Amino acid sequence: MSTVTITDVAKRAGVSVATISRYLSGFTVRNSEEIREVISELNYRPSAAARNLKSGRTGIIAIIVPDVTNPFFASIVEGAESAVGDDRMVLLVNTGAIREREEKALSQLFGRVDGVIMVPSTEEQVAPAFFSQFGLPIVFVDRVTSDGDRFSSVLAENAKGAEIATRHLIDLGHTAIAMIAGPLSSTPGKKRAEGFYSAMKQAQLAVAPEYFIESAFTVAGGFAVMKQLLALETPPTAVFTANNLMTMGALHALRDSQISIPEQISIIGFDDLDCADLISPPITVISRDARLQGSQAMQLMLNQLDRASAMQPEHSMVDVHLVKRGSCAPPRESQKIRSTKSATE
Amino acid sequence: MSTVTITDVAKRAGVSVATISRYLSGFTVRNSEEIREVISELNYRPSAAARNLKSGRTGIIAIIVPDVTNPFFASIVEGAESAVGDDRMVLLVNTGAIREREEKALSQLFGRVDGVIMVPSTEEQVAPAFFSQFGLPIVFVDRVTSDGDRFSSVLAENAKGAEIATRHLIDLGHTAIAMIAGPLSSTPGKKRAEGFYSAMKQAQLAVAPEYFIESAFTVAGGFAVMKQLLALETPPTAVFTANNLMTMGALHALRDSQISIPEQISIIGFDDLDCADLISPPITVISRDARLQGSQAMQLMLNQLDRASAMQPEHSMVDVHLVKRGSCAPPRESQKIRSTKSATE
DNA sequence: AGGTTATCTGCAATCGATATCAGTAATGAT
DNA sequence: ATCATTACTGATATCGATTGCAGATAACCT
Repeated sequence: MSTVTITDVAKRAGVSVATISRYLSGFTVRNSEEIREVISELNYRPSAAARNLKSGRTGIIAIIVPDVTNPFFASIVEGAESAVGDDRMVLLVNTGAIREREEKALSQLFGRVDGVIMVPSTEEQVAPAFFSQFGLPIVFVDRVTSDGDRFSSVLAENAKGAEIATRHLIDLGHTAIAMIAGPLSSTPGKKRAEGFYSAMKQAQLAVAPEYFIESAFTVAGGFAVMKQLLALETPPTAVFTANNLMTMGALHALRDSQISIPEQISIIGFDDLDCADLISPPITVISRDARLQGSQAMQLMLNQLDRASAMQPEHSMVDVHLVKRGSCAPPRESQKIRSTKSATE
Repeated sequence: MSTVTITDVAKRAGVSVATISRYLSGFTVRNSEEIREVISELNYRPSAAARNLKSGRTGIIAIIVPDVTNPFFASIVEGAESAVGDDRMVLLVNTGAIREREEKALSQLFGRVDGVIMVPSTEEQVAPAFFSQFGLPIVFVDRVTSDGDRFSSVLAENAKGAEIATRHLIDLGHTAIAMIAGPLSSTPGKKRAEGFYSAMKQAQLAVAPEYFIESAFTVAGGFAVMKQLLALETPPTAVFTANNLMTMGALHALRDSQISIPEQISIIGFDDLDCADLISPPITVISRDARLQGSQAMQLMLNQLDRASAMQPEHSMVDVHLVKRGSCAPPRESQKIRSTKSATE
């Protein structure tokens, strides 16, 4: 039984509980040697609950993500974990991108944690008022809510990344470029779409409505949209996918339809795939350091916790860069899918 | 300010704290309507710390994994998360497979959580005595410690899986089969090696010492060992890799050395890769349901928590199965790597 | 009406550790 | 020897919610 309390230790050591408490807090006490022995003898461990109650702090920081099995979110978690320090711990909540679980988590978390690092599913997910009343420090990662300015955040250069990706395709000579976009209700979904349109506009290229399709940030979403694009009368010669899962889905669709990359279609994705260079051809992507994003978020959190309580929110950005591999090539007449199709028909 | 206590609510509602407490616990109280209003008006939330102190329960279950960015562990976490229920939460601790962090986590966890689900890095990692004294329910996943029988566990059919994999290669006609093994100090590392040897013995095939190489369960480990195998005078015609990360590493090595699969070498891995069928050729693997493993672990934990305190440990196994894809083929004379090598020399 | 339940209420002790405060012993200064 | 200072120590209130106990009110029965 591990119901040993500080009182038991005090009794056994023949001193008062106050002395034991002081010993535990690092003060010099007279018979510290004996106390140490009694503690290990009884296998005493201070009750975290009691400490929490007195101090008002729990030493736990929560991180809320939509889906840990997405390598990208796993990296954020890992990054946050790595920066948390010695005297705090990380509590993970996986919401499955379900709104009600997100809200429930938040309310259950209150009082159990000192702060919350959150990767919201969508911008409207949780009522903004909720956050204002929350009373605990919050740091947003990768996405913000509507009144996001009032809280610290660590975002990625989403628009810039999408621009770079799109320009890369344009520079190769593509004009029939499609985007498999993520939900425009989420920060990265919106920003990446903006970057895409911006690059197209700069190149004075029009975006046909059927070349911009919004879907969920999932493998299934990417698969469905790519199938849809391939079914068009004139499919695009190049596709930009809005996140890693969608890229996977799109690749599955291409394999399924036996379209060869990059001969028949070029593809570039946002966010790296951990197997990107094992695929034939290796997939060209826009990459960024998700782990860094996580650790920066934790750093911002620790700043808020350790510095003065009333602090200006800080905003941080992580950079993105193009990783050229083998999935993008210039378009050629012979690679137009339509001609291929009519040839086989 | 969210320092609203039950006393504040009581004062404002004109009743005693006991009444508020009873209202919160679902008892019928006279003016429940007014209390409800006061609570939402003051935005009162009961202090978790105080509740923990009284009840001795925290409503938090910890899960300790070596590395969340490994999709396999991420799935376990996700599975556990999905089974935790409405009135408990999951606290994640990522140890990076570092022994001291593992022990520290365990001791810090005491008092903050009601139970621990653990995926130990190695069998010797944490002193067995430590667990016995721990005083909290523990469920081991995928690995056990030396005196593991005393605690509940959810293992996979490791030996069986390895046997199936090896037999698959043997059935195709391979005799020069190598294993890229994981640490024999870990349960899966050991069991999978046993399965490999068992299948080879049944087929009356000898295992040359240079065809069985132990390494870390990492991409780098798989890469290094595969390189080592390729450098042999007579490289194997087929290789069995002990986990997903090693498979990735081995594939990198093969690509790097421009060895074609399965023409020059067959490869089969333990644990699926999420991109296994995007790689050319798709990789044949032994697969199992990691998510299920996680949810079963949680179920065992909940059993221990909700049923009588003194309970027999339960042991559960998840099955494995062969997923045939394209990375294994019969050996042919022309595919011996040695001949290829000498031909190019 | 008087007595008996049934139902609700408030008081106060409690969970385990911390921190304030006053008190004691030892040391030093004069 | 007296007083001031230092260095610990113990008793106790406290954090915020829960709960056993006794008291109060209302409802019910004969």
